[in-house]
Amino acid sequence: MEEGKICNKVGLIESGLMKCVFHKHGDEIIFEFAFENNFISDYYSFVTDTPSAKEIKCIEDTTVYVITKEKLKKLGRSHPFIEGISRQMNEKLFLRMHDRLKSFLLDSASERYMKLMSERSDLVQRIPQYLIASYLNVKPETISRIRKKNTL
Amino acid sequence: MEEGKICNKVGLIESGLMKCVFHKHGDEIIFEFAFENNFISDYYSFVTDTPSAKEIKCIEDTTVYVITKEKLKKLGRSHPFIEGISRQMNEKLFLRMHDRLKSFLLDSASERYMKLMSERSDLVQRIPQYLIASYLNVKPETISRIRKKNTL
DNA sequence: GTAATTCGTTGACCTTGATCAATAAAGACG
DNA sequence: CGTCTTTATTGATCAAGGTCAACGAATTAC
Repeated sequence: MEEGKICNKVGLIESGLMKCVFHKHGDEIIFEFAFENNFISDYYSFVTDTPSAKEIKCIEDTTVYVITKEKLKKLGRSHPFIEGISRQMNEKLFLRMHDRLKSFLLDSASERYMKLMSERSDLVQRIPQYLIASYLNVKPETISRIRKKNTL
Repeated sequence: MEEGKICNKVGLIESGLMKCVFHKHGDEIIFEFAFENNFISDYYSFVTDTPSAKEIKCIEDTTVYVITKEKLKKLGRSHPFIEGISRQMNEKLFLRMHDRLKSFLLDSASERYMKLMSERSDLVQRIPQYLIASYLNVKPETISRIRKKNTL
């Protein structure tokens, strides 16, 4: 998935790890991570049919099954349970975005990091710190300092 | 709607203006505003059946039609179009939250304010500045200074 | 093995926006 | 009208986190 194109696909990750990023000046800002058994897409572009502001890339070697919007719709007609899955997916997406927004509204950098550590330690284990930093919208140096403070 | 209770209602605002807020220390942090023809709820609590972290209050005198989750479900069974409305509502909610999150990830305080001015000038007209400030997650003094800079 | 990347840590300094306090404006109400 | 209250502005100072640069540690390349 490239920036500027309309996203008309959804991927289901079989194995590996992907990131979905914005660009700001030259840098990548992580919008989200996705790994095994997660769906990946620019759902915003998918829904609105507007050009994507994001890019989707692999962090590890990854196997993804991709389906287009059209095919998904067709499939939905013959297999109604697909509808349910997609509604569920939306809901999960909503909840995750909500938590993230809430954390930006209410928490400091170090609180955000601590919460991520406790709630998504799987991610923190697996992903380099500078990407975690980007996800929390802070600089790698800041994460480093937070870690230092909290182990002394 | 009070903090700590499970939100099992949705309101449709006929007239007036409401706010949905988090609490941080003693202060209110605006999660969202809603006015005429908008739905208002703590959709997070509604979906997850967990106690709400938010409170919903009036800013102006307001008339709201409220329906419970149960009644809504029943109604959904007899009037299938209700399902469609609710899906549409979710989608709108998702898009708005996405834009807001994106703005926190990519924009400075003053960029957030400028965008709000241009994209939701209706709100900015109608709502006192200190509430706008809270919505943008900055202090009223900061808004004041942004305004000053941009009119000189 | 050593060189070359890449990622993480540390320090010195800078910028953005917060905090605190004092006015000034604008509404509400007798 | 003047008083009381709420909101907005301004200035002085502070703190969180960013920036830049140096250095280490770990990984890969040769």
